[in-house]
Amino acid sequence: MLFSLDQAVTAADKTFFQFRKDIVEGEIKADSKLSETELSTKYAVSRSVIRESINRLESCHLVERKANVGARVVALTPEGLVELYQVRECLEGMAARLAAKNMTDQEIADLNALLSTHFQEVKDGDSYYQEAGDLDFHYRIILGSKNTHLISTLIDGIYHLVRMYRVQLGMTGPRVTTAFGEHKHVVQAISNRDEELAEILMRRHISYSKLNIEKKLVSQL
Amino acid sequence: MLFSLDQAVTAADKTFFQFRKDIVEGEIKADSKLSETELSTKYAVSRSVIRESINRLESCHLVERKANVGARVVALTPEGLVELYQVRECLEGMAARLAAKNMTDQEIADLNALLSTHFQEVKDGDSYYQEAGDLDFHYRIILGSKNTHLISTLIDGIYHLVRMYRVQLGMTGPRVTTAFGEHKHVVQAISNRDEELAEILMRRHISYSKLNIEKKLVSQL
DNA sequence: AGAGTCAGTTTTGTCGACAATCTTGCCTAG
DNA sequence: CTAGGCAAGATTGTCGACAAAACTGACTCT
Repeated sequence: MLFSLDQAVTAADKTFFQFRKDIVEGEIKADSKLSETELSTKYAVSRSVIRESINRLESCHLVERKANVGARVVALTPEGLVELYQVRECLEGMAARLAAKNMTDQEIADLNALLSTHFQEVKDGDSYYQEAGDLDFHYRIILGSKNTHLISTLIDGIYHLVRMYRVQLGMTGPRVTTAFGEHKHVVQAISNRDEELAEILMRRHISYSKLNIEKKLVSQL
Repeated sequence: MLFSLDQAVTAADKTFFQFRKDIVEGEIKADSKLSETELSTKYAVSRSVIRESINRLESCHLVERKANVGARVVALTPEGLVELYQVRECLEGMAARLAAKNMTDQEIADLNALLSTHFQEVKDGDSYYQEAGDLDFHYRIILGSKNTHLISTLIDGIYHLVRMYRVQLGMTGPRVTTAFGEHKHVVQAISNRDEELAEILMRRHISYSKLNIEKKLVSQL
């Protein structure tokens, strides 16, 4: 859905993308109710388009809908985070293993180049790394798995929710440097075509990441 | 979406369920184009309802849609099957592990009872087991994981596609007895709360199952 | 003859109106 | 005073019409 580039973009698509962004980044608050008419004026489209967007967001697990009652944005809870990261650890671990097997040499070279760029940014204290860099790293490995089901489940289904937790809890701090080291080791394993190690390291990386977010989340409640 | 029971059922829901059934069971052929107007007369609802159904089916990976062009039912291919089962093995393996941890004693007792029923059916040569029984077994373990993300990904997202491959390739034969034995061992591991073994046995069971379907599929091409 | 173009047809995308359902707050009965 | 029900208002569900885009096939020009 998202990772195919060559197709037309309808108004519904644009609304959906903006809508999703607004939810992920907290412009529309977590756990708030979504009024179709209200949203249709906000985004200047008809209710049909809004309804379609809400349906798509439901598929992403970003909103929950009840028939004849309405939809609301999901709430961010410790339980939800744990469940999400359990699935993520499993799937991205598999992605790393498949990437070690299926990425082309060129793609691996690009991945290493990306890592060098990030290294420079970390050294320069450019915190931009945290968001875009981390995302890009995971994206490339997910795509490198070459498994379309896996790709779609992660990118269309799980990733935006992960980002929602991260953005809304304001992830920053010393984790950046640690995470970079973990990325480096994963890429090394992939470069060596060591499938098993790539999976283990990726799972560990995500597990650490979970602990970090969990700490923030619990401290906020 | 599917596993919550207490909510109203709209016309769109009913259409979606029937529509999905028709695709999974081959009433609507794999890889065929879907005309919205045609379907709206077939199911006696407006195009809006059909469009919503198609969107939901796209989320299930049962149809693919291109903007301004239309939707078509997915094709059944060996590559698609392999990709699907890779993900399934990973996720259901995790489900078995979580089920060994999270199912209540009562739920485990029910699962054992279910197995006894199946044993009787297998012994009586009742081939009904193949579909409903196998499905029920996997459903209970998935639900037993108590992880809502995992449950929704598997049941709303993957399971119907698995069933589509199975139904349309006409799974029958001696595999039934073997599969029953595998089920028994998985349940034993869950009963013993042996998380690691439960995962391993479930993964192996699914892997065998894949080989069996793959054989059929390749022989048909 | 083949490639490109253009108009007609068909199909999808978007919209606003109407119908069905739920929610809210008042009123009445016990 | 509380519980239940009823009516008014608001929200969601469904529909058919219109707009926009893609496909089809005939026609022209090289």
